Amino acid sequence: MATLETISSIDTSPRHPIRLVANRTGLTVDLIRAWEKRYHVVEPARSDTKRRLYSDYDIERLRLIRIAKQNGRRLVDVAPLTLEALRDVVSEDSRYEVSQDVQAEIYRPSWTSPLESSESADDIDALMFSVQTMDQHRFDQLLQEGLVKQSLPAFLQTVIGPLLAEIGESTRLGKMRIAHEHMATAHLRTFIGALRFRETYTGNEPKIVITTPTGQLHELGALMVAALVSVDGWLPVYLGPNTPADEIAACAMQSGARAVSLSLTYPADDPRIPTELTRLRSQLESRIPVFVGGSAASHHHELINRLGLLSPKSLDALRHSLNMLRDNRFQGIA
Amino acid sequence: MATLETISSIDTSPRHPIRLVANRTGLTVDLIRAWEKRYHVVEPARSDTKRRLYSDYDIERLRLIRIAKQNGRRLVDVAPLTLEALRDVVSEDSRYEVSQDVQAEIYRPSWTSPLESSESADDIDALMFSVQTMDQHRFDQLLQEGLVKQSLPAFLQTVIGPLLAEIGESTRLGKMRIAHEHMATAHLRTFIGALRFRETYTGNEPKIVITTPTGQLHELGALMVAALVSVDGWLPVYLGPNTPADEIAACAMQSGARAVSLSLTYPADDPRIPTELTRLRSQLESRIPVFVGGSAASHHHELINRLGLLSPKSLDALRHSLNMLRDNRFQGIA
DNA sequence: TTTATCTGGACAAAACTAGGACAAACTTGC
DNA sequence: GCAAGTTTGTCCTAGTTTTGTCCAGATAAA
Repeated sequence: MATLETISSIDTSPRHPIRLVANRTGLTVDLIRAWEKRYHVVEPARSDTKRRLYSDYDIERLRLIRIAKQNGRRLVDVAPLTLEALRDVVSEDSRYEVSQDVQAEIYRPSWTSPLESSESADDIDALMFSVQTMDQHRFDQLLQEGLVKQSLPAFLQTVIGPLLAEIGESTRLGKMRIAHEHMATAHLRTFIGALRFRETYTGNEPKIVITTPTGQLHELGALMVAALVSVDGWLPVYLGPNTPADEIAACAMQSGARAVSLSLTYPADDPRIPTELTRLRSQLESRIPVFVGGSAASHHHELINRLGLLSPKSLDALRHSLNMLRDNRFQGIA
Repeated sequence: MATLETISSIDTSPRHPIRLVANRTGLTVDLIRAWEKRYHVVEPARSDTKRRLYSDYDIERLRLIRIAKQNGRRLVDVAPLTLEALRDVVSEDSRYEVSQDVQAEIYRPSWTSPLESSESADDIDALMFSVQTMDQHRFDQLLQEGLVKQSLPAFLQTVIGPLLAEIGESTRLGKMRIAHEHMATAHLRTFIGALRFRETYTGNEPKIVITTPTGQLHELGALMVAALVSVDGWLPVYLGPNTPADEIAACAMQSGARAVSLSLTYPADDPRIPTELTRLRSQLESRIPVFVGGSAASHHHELINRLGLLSPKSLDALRHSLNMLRDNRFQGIA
């Protein structure tokens, strides 16, 4: 029954030395060996001179085990799991790891920045510094490292979200030049855009149209949603920013999408928003839910309710609703 | 069209003494010899008196092997790889990328000649079709395949450029929905944005600020330039679209850029363009050339000449000028 | 003549391996 | 709540492999 294995087509040929594995996973060389000694977490092949040689498969397992550990799992429990089982464990944890602190959270712009663990705060400081010094290389490096340290959803919520908020704030207060903001935004656009291609698609994922309505030029929130939902087995049909309602509806129709997600950030009170949202809702089959998020969504609370649109409180809530919808257990918003 | 060929190829003629190779790669002379002795990392040609003579190709390989080593690779593993394979390895490592596609069979050196125009036309048709059917997967696949078939500069000029033009035209004529255009643009934004990370950086590349001025919201042209110049050993400081002149100047200053490149597309006759260009030129040190390209550049011919800006006729001409500038042989536009 | 490069070999630093020790953090049992 | 046990990250030693540097004597170039 090799079919199941084939789905995760990760290379199992042994070729990477231990140092490279340490670099990629963020673990120390000592630790990788210790794990092998104690729990046979990975049993790498050996070169003719007994050097360990790891495969891509091994690396991915180690990376996931690291994340699982960070989420509080014990090594004994996760060590024997296959890659697929590990993915499940990590993906499940990622739904709770962030939301724990959400209760302690008072009003924050809708899906921007929930958790602020000290470690993430350090990461964000480092990122901000690299922006201010225009050190693009460091910026990318930090983003990659951050992604290694946690699961994608957690990373988006603890690092990218707060980072965006802080960049916006700093620029508004004049602590940072517009040029810095532009550079960071352009980089993040590329980085987040590439995230969803990390996932593997089978071709029968339900589709979701993701965009921002006319007048809303900031696309990073929408792009984050695209990356996020691809983790949960959706295929995002991403349209970029500033899409007219008619087009959104037509696209949803043509692609056979099961849902639509819009992001509202700036300007918060654009007069076109009510028109566009109304238009969209009326042109779209009623069985297709429309999610509205972003920091400016709260400005249109009334309207959203009246039209029967859905406005999840957080990225987590959105994921939850979409999971329900995907599994045909959707009743309305959580 | 052989012009493109000449610029993008890597010279394999042996001519550089070992000292120069050491300087360019950052390796010591002894080390280069030791590598040759032990692993035949490079087997340079010899002069009639047995002096080693290295080609540009050799130098590039050594440079990449040095980086691969830094990433934790063992010399035994990387020594026998071709330049292309090395590029893949290095770019994979530096991005911690999980390689999804195993198409390593079809090696093509990056200086392969561009495709016959008929073949590119077929590619573009296929791409257009995938856009119209909203088949994102196929779209990405075709882009990826197109890139394998030719060098990056050739790909940008024979596929991406014409594709953008055709998408714009089709939308304008109503043959295609705005939603289709949006989807394609969003995808291309991610795709082209990621291209420049295929290149590897040593940290001493000259920098070039790339953006579009205030009012110019289309960024794909600028992004293509960023990907293009990174091939030739420049480090693009990419600021995204719509950057005020003051900010461009400040950014060039802070980053110590050697050049600035602007892209003008739409609207072609925006009244802010003259103001912005004038402002930029006056705030920027005169030793920093400003290149202006894009389909709308010709509308401002007068102005560009008056301000002493440079407007290369093609992407090739831009590359040529930048190569000159990089090697301190710059006299003006070709 | 002086400087740069060549070959071949020697040597030392760095990295890896195996096995074990140790302390901090966490569990379990009382 | 405390003591005893377990888990886990880090460090140490000693032996091996890999890798970087240096040297000596010879030859070529400046």
